[in-house]
Amino acid sequence: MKSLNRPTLERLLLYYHFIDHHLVAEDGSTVSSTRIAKFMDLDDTQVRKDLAAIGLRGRPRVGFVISEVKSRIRNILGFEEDYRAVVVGAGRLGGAIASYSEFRVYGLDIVALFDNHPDKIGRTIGNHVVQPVSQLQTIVKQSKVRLGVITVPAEAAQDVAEKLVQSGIKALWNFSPKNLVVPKTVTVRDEHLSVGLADLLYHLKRSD
Amino acid sequence: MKSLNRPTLERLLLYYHFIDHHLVAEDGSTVSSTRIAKFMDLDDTQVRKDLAAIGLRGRPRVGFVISEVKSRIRNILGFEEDYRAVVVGAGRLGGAIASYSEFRVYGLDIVALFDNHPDKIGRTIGNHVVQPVSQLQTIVKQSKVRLGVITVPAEAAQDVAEKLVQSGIKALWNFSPKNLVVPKTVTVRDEHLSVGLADLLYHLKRSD
DNA sequence: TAGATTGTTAATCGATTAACAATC
DNA sequence: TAGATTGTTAATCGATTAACAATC
Repeated sequence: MKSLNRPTLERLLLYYHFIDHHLVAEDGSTVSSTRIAKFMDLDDTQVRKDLAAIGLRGRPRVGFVISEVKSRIRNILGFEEDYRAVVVGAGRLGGAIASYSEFRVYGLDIVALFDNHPDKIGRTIGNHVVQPVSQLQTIVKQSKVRLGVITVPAEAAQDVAEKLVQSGIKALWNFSPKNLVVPKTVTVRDEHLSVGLADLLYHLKRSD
Repeated sequence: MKSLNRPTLERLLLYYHFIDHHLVAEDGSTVSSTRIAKFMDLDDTQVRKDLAAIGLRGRPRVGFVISEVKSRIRNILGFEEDYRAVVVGAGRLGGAIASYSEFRVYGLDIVALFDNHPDKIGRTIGNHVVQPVSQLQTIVKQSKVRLGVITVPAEAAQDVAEKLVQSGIKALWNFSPKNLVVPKTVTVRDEHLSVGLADLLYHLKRSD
């Protein structure tokens, strides 16, 4: 199976959400590619191609077994593994992410929340006691943390990224509006909210 | 000028960020498409095409005037207009967005923050006093609010969306993991953090 | 001038859609 | 059986890249 590009990955997740929210997976019940496609406003061939790409086979006149589709997508996207993560930056956004229980569904296990501000250290947010950044490296190594979530202000982001990389972290989820410089072996996902906002404003400007 | 698709829009914003963070716009100084492309890891023709698409002309041997590029992108993306917005849902995420001053740069003016929980109403978050959702329609109409940001839990999202649409709002920025059903005249941008997370986990799973 | 960089046309590439025989 | 739905091949479409003459 060749590696999936981002659009395919995105679509797979959206299929999963559709199935999870709108369909019942019991008793070998099925769903057709046409139905998924219609809900998603996609071509049905697209859906079949995506499902074929992750090794799923449907049956003519019947469609795809819902439970198989669900578990295969979970498996491909890696939801069944356990991913330990730390959140650095205990502001509102960091707090929101650290206490967002929905992410558990995807296998995310946030083991610690860090900040450097004396007012924040020791406070409890969600289930986490905020710890000083000086503890970061120890905890990351100890708990074999693989993912670092960066929710500090832009000016602190690069420094935090370097600390995380030095501790052996392999992936960064970056919420700061800053381009991080890291070794090629580290995967970075930039979550620039401004992209979404710009998109919205562009359409708004033209919709009047 | 034909309307720009999302990738073009995204790239324009990233060019803007690059220029804004790394270059000086004074004295008619210039930047070449090659330089932008290199930083972005793109083809230089791509950059020239994007800039041409928004009416910018460069000069051979010289490049593009930085200040022109900046102001033209701001103009195209609509950053120079004023977009009044309300945030519904005063949890950690809603609070983060309502108090995130960076968005002002894009022309976003958050005029009110709503919640329905008695504990939250009346509290101050950022510069906003949390108001009850019952006030929503009045304030939206009064202040000619055009954008609604939804940061309530999934089960409340559709209801909030409907209230916003009824008040005359034209665009929704949806942070809840819920598919909103709204009239076609309303632009919806879904900010599903799970897409970013899934992408990251997919790569993490395969990087060991 | 020489050469860096543009703007544009043509070629390539990949992703999406259409067509349709196979199947249950 | 008839017909809905699949899987796959071929056609289309659009976006990206290459090539290169024009230009300052």
